[in-house]
Amino acid sequence: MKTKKSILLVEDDPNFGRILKDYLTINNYEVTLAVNGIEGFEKFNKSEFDLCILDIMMPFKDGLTLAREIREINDIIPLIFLTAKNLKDDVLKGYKIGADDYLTKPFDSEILLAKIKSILNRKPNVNIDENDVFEFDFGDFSFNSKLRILTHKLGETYKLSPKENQLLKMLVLNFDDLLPRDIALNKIWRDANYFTSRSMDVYIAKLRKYLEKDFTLKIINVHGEGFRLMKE
Amino acid sequence: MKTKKSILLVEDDPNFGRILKDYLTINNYEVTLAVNGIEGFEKFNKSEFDLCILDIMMPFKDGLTLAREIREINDIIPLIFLTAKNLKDDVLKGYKIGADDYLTKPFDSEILLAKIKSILNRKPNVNIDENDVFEFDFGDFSFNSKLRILTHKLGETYKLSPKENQLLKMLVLNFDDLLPRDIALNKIWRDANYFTSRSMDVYIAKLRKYLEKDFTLKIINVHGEGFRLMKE
DNA sequence: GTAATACATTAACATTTCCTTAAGAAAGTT
DNA sequence: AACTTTCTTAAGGAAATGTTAATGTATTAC
Repeated sequence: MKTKKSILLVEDDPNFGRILKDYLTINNYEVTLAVNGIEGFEKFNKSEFDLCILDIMMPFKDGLTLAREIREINDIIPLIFLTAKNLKDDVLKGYKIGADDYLTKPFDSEILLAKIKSILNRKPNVNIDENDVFEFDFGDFSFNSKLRILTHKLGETYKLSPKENQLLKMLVLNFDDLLPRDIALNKIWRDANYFTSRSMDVYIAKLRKYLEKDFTLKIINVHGEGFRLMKE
Repeated sequence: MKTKKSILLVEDDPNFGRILKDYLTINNYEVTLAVNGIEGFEKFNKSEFDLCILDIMMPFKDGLTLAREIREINDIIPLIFLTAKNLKDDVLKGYKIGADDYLTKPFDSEILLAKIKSILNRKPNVNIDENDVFEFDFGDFSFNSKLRILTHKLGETYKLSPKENQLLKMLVLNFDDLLPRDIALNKIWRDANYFTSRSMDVYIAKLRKYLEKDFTLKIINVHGEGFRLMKE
């Protein structure tokens, strides 16, 4: 469960791309911009999105090809196509791949926004595998990542912040195993750099503080690699 | 093998309506044609459909009004609007009511067909008829969402306003679990933005005031996610 | 036709939660 | 020793929420 819905926008025209990105950002979406199909596919694989907006006409790899690749991996994420001209063929191909909608440029931004809302609202929680599991037991704790609460068997219940929650969830899913820094950073912070890394350290410290109620649990650092949640 | 998908087509132009009906019939849909909003609503109530295609400009009762009435009864059936002109306002209103898509006349029939397929293939509609249930007991309260009354065992009976009522119902249906803000906003307010969100907060405050007669009941906020009605 | 009522939205201000950044210490690596 | 990475606490600001009051608007009562 995330606060903002995230959108992958793949658009080769840098001016138009930026304007559209800004417009969607103002309207409370988290937008990742890619300038061609290749970059689009890389970014798609790097983190998780709720919706993709793909320009069809693009150099190197066009939007339809990209859509096919995305559909091979994920057959539920909604796709919206942008077509420069009213190319009926492209539109029909798009639907065949499994598009949810298309818009012909130039289009009205308010209508795009309405479409996005309509599409995202109709599928409230499609990401089944992720939202299915949210109850974990480890050590003396039980952890509900949906309600964002961490309960100690004897004592208190802690309310976790979104970041604490996501990080703990990833640690628990990799219990006793290494959680690579980059992986966590790209998934939770959507970027891996010096600052996000420092921020992650802060959150590791916070989690350690919660977990210290059970002496046997430890979050150990693997220098240069990541963290590992383990018992004993 | 499943039966044919059925479509309710509401279109006042008899020529166009017949042509479109025939075209869809050829393409293996079962089509019911209504010539205005009033007849459309009657037919909608008479049998079950998988999809509605509504012309907006119609005498007696226009498509938007009809859509609102349909949405009151059934908030999952997909709606497609037909607009004679490119009336942006109508399109936006349509989306606000909960349209799935729109087409501006004249439109390409193949594209309409592609849209219909796209919408119907999306997901099997699980029609949970939660309208059957309207009596709830929780804590020291009994709550009738049909009569919009909330009764405390010992003391008073409160009359709830429509919004209070809907919100409390959603909280109760998700008792002890998270009611995501977005879900509630999109269902009750039909839009999720800053203002509707603030409005929802006001209603949460009102409900808390009612519920405080039972100390053990709480509406907890999950920051950035939503609310949770819980006991103890 | 005007007043009263009910309801919803918006405003205003207080409070809480959250995240990032900074900064200095500690630990690990070469 | 020099350098990099990690640990931890704290401060500051942005965003979300809590709450009450004011405003707007439609319906009902008289």
